Amino acid sequence: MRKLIKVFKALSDTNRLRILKMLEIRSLCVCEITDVLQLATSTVSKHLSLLRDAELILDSKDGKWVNYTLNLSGQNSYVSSLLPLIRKWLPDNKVVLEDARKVQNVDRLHLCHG
Amino acid sequence: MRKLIKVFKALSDTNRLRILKMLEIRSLCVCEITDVLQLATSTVSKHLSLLRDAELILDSKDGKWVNYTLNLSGQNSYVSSLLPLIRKWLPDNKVVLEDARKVQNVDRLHLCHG
DNA sequence: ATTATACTTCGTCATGTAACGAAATGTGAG
DNA sequence: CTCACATTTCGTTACATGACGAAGTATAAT
Repeated sequence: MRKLIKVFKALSDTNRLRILKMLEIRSLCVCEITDVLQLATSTVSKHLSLLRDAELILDSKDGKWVNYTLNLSGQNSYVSSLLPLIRKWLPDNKVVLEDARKVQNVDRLHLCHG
Repeated sequence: MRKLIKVFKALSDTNRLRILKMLEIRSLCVCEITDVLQLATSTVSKHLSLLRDAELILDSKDGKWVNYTLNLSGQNSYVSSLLPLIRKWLPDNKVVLEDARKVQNVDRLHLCHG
């Protein structure tokens, strides 16, 4: 039960849902997500670690960056069932659409070094 | 987005999940649920109003009792997708199984008047 | 009407959560 | 090695949540 509740808790936050919807487009590093959400880096990092704990996302190091992706591995059956639903949901949400637009234009090199 | 988060928040609690799993068996009144969960009546009532707000359950008066049932009406698409998943989940969970056993033996007349 | 029962609402307390900035960690570049 | 940058962890603060008992509301029984 704990494992399931951990997943639902992770999904119970606007910013974390926004992150998941962004990751539907492509994998992103922390600074890119931070730029879109306009939150403190530490706050975004916390959200990501919560999503990772729930096994909704996976992380992988890429030089000094950490890439986050949706966990489509099938390791967690709750996640395997829920991510496809979430992908279908909120297609017309203004915030989600605007985030998607920003994700298209975000470039970690310009972002973080600029 | 708010509506979806309200559903996920409602699902993010052990006692509320237990209530949903109990309601998969049959509709129940507050005193029956209270007896199974062993919580204060006011606490159970609060959980139920949260689940109702999220449209996961429906209530209907029956004399001095209030019956709660799963919302299988299809009014809320999030709920329509999630309730079937939850029904499949936690089939072997000890707490859920024990709750189910109690639900079989609970009788509101003996319970509340006794 | 009065009492009892089922439930809800209110006030309170303890705990959990989201936010931030500062400090710590890890990695690549010079 | 030292510096810059990306990210995480820590400490703090404000607010949300879950628990309870007491008080309030509604309905049935007497």
